Amino acid sequence: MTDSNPSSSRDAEYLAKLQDYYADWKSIPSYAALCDVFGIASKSWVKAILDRLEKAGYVERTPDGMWIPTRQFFARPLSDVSVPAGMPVMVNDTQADYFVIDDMLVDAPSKTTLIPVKGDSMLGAGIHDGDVAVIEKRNLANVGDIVVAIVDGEFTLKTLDKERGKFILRPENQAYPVIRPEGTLEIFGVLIGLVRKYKH
Amino acid sequence: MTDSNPSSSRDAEYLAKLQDYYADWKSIPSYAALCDVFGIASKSWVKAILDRLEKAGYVERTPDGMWIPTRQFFARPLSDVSVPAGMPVMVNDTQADYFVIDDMLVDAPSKTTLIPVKGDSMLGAGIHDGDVAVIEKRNLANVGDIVVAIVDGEFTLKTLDKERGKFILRPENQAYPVIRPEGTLEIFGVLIGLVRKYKH
DNA sequence: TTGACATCAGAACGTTCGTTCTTTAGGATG
DNA sequence: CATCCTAAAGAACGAACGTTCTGATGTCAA
Repeated sequence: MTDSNPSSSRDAEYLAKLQDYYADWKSIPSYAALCDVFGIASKSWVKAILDRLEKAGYVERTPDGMWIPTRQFFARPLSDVSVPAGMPVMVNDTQADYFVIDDMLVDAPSKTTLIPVKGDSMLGAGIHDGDVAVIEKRNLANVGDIVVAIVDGEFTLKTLDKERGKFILRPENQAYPVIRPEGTLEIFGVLIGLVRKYKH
Repeated sequence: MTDSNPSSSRDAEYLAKLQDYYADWKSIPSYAALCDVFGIASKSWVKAILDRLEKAGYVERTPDGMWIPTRQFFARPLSDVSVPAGMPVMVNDTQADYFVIDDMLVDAPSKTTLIPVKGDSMLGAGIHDGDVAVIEKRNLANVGDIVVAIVDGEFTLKTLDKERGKFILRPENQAYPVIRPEGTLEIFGVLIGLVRKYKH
């Protein structure tokens, strides 16, 4: 077999069935259950198929040996996109499954929270009023990070900076003053993502 | 406690650990492996926890008995405490709502695609190089919409405008020229959302 | 002080799982 | 017409798995 062949011969069919099953159940079941899914009767052949799909990059395994889909598993053929030839940026790995955006932005779900942005003091960083900030909660940050800090018991989103050995909070808009906290600066979390919704 | 209580006492902790594990591996492993994840030593107690999380609506089971996450599993808190960028606002008691980012941004999954933004021609609209544009595919748009248009076989993201009865594409950056297409203007889709990821 | 309850640990057990090996059927090749 | 290759079937086996029971704590209220 040609090693890097994405899906030779009948495997494409099995991949499609697996994708459909996954869309329903968000998991890859046991070999025995996959026999039903694939419409075959032999576990060993199911394993052979999965091994080939792994080689082709559609699935992989956890350390526990459980099968999980890769990013490529969710990639859609762009045949349904009617576009002329010669596009600069490919639309290749777009529109994965239903949870990709969350996936993309969130590393540690339990520490992540969403906070709507009010005001325009971070306009220079492309953060607008009404945007939603994706915040990872932790109390340490580096200079240059955009952080949610607690100043006088109030939340505020600013760039963390250092001035003469002391931490300061810098807005990205000249109309606003730099905040120089007295005493300690309490950091609620760090900006790890931004989401904006356009209304129509 | 009260049966419909989303996560009583310590179960919230276990849910958090499970969410973090799932973010890494996209699967819920066996009870034995979950012992490590939860930091406990008893499979039976793991099962008890999962049973409670099922009752609370965070996980469910396939017909094969495999645990899978529900929609609620992916939801994250959206604070109603807006982060002020400008005048700080007091932190009242934070009654958090729950949100899935994809749900928020995507109305029609089959018509929606994600396209990375290249260049800074839309900087004035707060759209930076490297941002990901959420595009709803359709070939009609209104004046004022930000659209992905196909000009000379290339994708380009610009504001749709009208000038002397003809459609034009306006960049949001004075360093770039207005595009005045000859003949028809082909629209690929309309910008309905924007996603940005900050690297650390 | 007692008992209820929540939180876990540990063992026992039958079932299922993944893996490997052997065998079979049919089409292609030569 | 022999033989290779692909596409499976099927059996065999130890390890892993889910489930259920029984106990051991610790906490709190009565």
